Amino acid sequence: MQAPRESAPNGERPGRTRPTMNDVARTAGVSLKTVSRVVNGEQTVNPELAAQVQSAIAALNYRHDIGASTLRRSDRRTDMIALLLEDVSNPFSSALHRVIEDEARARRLQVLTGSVDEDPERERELIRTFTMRRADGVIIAPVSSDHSYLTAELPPGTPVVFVDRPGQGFAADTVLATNVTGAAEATRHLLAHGHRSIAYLGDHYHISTAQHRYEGYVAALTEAGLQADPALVAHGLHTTALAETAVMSLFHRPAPPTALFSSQNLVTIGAVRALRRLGLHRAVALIGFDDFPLADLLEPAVTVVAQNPALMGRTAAAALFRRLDGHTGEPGTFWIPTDLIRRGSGELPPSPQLLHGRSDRPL
Amino acid sequence: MQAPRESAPNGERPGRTRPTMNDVARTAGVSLKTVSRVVNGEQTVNPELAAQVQSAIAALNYRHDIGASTLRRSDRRTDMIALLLEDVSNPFSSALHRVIEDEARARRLQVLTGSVDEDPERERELIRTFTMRRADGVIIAPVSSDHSYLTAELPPGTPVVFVDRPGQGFAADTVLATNVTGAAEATRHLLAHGHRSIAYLGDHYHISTAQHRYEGYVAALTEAGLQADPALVAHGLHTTALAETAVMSLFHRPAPPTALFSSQNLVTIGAVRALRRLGLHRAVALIGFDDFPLADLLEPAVTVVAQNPALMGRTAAAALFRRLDGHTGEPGTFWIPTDLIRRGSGELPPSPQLLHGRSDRPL
DNA sequence: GTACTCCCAGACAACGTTGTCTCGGCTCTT
DNA sequence: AAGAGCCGAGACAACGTTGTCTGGGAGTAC
Repeated sequence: MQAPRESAPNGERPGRTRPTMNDVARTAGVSLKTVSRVVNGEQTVNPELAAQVQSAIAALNYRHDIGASTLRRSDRRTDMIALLLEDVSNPFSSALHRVIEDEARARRLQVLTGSVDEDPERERELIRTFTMRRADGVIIAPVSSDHSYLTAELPPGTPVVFVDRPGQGFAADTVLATNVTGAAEATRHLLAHGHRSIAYLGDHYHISTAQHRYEGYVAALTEAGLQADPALVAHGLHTTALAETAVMSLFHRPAPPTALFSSQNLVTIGAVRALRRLGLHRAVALIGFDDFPLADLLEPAVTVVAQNPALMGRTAAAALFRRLDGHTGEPGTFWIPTDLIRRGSGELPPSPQLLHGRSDRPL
Repeated sequence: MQAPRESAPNGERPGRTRPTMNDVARTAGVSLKTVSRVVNGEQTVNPELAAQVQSAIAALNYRHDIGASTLRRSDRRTDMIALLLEDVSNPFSSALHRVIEDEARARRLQVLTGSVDEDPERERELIRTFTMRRADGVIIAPVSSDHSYLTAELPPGTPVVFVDRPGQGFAADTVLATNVTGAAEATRHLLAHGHRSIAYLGDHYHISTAQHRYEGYVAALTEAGLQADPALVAHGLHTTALAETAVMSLFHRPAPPTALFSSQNLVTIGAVRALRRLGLHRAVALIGFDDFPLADLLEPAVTVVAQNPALMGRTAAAALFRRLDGHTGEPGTFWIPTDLIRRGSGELPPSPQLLHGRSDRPL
């Protein structure tokens, strides 16, 4: 009474391959093209035929093949966008990722992500891969210092958006945090609390965000009639461990600072660790650039210059989508404001103990 | 109303569309098929011709079209794998993501990710999208309670790996943390420090990991001749805020617990916040399931049952790749051990203050 | 010198889909 | 009643690539 389930479910076809529009057309008794019209939601199909097609689709469990469709379409859209991030597992990157995923989903776009790890070579590799997969557009948190290669690498007209850091040598919409202003505000905040000896702890100087945050720091000091003391400035701290040792050594030399400004997440955390080890976490003021989870639960809670990754991501997505929709105006820069969140560590006054020149082992 | 805005600026072919193998063939003076052979690294091409092809590729800046290639190849591989995660921006998920990205990169596979957000409907949608894009295989951190739909949704033979939680109704390799054992170990640890009144704080009970961790908790209590007190058990805490209020109310009733076991990250953090607000963070012992960044910098530092997302990810990737390589053995389950990390909060003794029945407002 | 083998390169078709064109039938108009 | 206009549906080709097959030249053995 029942047909055997195992032997070649539908007639002639060898059952191994998945059904195509042709199979659907045959089952529904219509032409291939009519199936295509139904699948693409064209309104010019007789409802009765459309219903036949729909039930054939259901019966055969047909799935549209986006790859084949893309190949044939005249606009060649893949409905995939590429997203190059520093590292998908780092909180800032993954916050961006999530927001962009959500925006993309609303437009039925798939996001292709890749981690770049501060390696310009990897940035180029990923761009190449994504080009071979014909991504419709690209959002890049750049690490390379020269993006002129994009001109050759991307098909002309491919929308590009830089986020977090500016690209160089390639004109594109750019979404940036107000790094200079935010860093200056943090430094001014420390100055306002009486600090005159403020250390700067930063990532590699060649990273533009680090550079801009340093600029803000210097600018605020200059406003106050001070100069950046080279002994209190450390660049190149790209891991927690490096930051930690840098801070340790700051306090093992004469005239240690009374406050720290750190230009990045990992650095801030390294600074916290070091201050803990030194027993100075309630004595030395600290402001970090970029917020991080649990900053409010540390003791003292860490004052930060918070970025707004959600807004950055939404803005970047919007800029990309506008281009995908045909906008061809001049590329612009979108500044996303930062926000100084006072939590305690940035409001500590200068420690008398440190001010009175106890230069040797403070522990 | 308005005339077409742009009259196609390029009348002739070259310029707008990107070069194809045909263009390369013409430039190099060889056949299309020879270009294909060179691009695919086949060794049967005369080196001289191959060199001509290579320089034509360079001259035209040719990029292989992976989509077209996939369509034509007999194995139909897209070299893309799908990864369904709870939320790409959550630390556990993004740690998995990163590891799997790295493993995939080594095999030149692209990872397609999507966030599921505890929504079974979204899980199905994503599976459907990834199928339409012909992903070669799928790694799923499942939320749905019934995966029998995968049988119809995925082409037969598509490798699937479940990670973090088991799938149901679909046989596939599965990578799980030792949830029961880990939770039991944590509970035993609290018992060993003298606690007899240990609260359980968990996510929705329908989530299998939550369920297993609860089982472990109950099992350890039973071993010690105790019973889980329903008044000390809270399920359904899926946000930090919910966890926080649950803990607050625990301590605003008679006979509060002297220790807390929380079954998940966000819950642990909510518990920390609540204990802080109550001023009980040095009085009530706490162990959380799943490690989180900065747990060691809180005061007291938080004892956790650490999972090993890196190993889980690598194991899942390896299982998937083995199937992609043709392995067809019975699906297996891979258990990834957890690790109790003693940091302080889990080693606090029962607080005499709480033991002596100060049942009213403890603040 | 012939016959056989081997191997490289090209011709051709096909993957699953959509753009274009055509055709037949219907409606509308006078 | 007949021509114009419209519209829905099918035939066909093509997107960029690779699998298969064929042809011809070089190499080898007799």
